[in-house]
Amino acid sequence: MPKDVITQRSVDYNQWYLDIVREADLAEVAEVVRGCIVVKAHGWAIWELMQRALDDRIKATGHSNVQFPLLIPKSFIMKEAEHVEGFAPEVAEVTRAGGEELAEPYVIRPTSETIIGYFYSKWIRSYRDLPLLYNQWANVMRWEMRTRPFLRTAEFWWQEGHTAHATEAEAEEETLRILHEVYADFVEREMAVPVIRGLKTEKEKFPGALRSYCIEAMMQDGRALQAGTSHNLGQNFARAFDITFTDQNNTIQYAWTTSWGVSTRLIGALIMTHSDDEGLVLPPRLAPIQVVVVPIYKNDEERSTVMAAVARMTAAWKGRLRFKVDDRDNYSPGYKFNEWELKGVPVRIEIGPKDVAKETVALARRDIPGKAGKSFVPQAGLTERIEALLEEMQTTLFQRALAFREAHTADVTTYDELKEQVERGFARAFWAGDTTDEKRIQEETRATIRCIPLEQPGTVGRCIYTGRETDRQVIFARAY
RNA sequence: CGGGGCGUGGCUCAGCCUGGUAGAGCACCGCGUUUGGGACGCGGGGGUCGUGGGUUCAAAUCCCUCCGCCCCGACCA
Repeated sequence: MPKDVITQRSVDYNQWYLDIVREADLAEVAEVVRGCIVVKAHGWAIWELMQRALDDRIKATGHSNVQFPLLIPKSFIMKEAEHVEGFAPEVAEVTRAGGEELAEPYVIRPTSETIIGYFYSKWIRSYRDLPLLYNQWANVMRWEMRTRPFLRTAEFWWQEGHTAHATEAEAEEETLRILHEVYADFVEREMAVPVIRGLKTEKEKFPGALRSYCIEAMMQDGRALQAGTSHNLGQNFARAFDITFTDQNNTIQYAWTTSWGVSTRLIGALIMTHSDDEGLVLPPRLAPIQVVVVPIYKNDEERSTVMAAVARMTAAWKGRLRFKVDDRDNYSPGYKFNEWELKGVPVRIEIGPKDVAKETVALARRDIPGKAGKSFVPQAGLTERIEALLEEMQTTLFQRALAFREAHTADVTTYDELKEQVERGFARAFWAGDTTDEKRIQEETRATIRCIPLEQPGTVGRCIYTGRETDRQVIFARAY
């Protein structure tokens, strides 16, 4: 039995999450910098794989990467009314530099719409300059009151896309393209996390946006996690930063802008969707190590026999699988099994003298923990077998998460049912209320409207709160 | 930011109530035996007790400040 290093999910879900982050060596709270974390090697390796898959999609949809300054003049943040209200309380300021008080303080970017808006106004003159399709990979800082590794940290890493368009329709098209082709596609195919695509309500939208779209995922405790957002900013930021262009009719127009982002919070989503009481579980596509080999031997003679077999076996893997041979002498095989399970390596190959003699290996799959997921298979055809298994695991993890979400989602028709359902998962309900109603529900149930799903039933029902007839359904849930 | 809990070797914690100069297990280092689900024996190193101040002959222990962490709220990617 593994040592008791991870709190069981059923005992304390939040403690379980923190235990996974620690034991899988993903990150550590940076106790000398409030609310910040150190992303450790294994955690960052996962993020790099995420970045690559996202960046490919961002480029494939026509965007280029750029890099803007970390610091933003404080006055910039103050220019868009809703934006100020939304972000002013949580920005960190730089007031001194070079040993002197600054004439105007800078803020450390909480997001970059404002400074990017300033430059876009310089760069855009004509409709021929549009669309402008840029993205940046950056760290940002928001002085959050309560932090949790990956889910909410003062400093976090993300990508933020910022585009400008000639028409409202083009901006809307861009906002939705990102939602579907970049975010939902990435999260479902690479992370194996099913999402609900939807529109945010007025209460929940991005400060300064016309409309915010999002993808929402369900964690294993039934709570919702916003996994990505894509905003149609309308002409709000264009007006604040004077982003104008001359159109075909020689008329000056404000541009239509968008912004969209996903962050290292996705690592938290990954953990809370797939992992179990034995440790981290990673979808094969995002596993820094997909296969680990644990050689087993009792003496030097056995060692050389086994290691020779390992070398023959892994020669075929180069360029096909991300693998590691754990040949450390100072740990027992049992120790290694547990360590790689904690770190979420999808496939483990064990090979000892008996296997060499029989031309077999022991193969263990992480999505089925313990002995149940272990089998003895021939060395012949092993590479293909592993590749097929990784594909299968990727699908299994997605299907499992989808089944979980479906089992924890229910249509509710009364307010009492809603209260009960948000304790265990998503509540789907007809909705015709306003922001005031929404706030009241949040106070009473701690649940919020996560989104208005893009996919609607096309039927009519009575609003869960106001009783008015409506054709609009929403998802209520408690959120991270 | 409001309410609650807590900071003692790397980690988990005991000691604090009732002041008298710091311990355990795990981890680490050395040697030997081990190795198919977290091995064992012997020996060894490591802590100005979160920070700053106060009370006292004497503070891990009592009082105050600040910092940080965890839980529950409000806010949020």
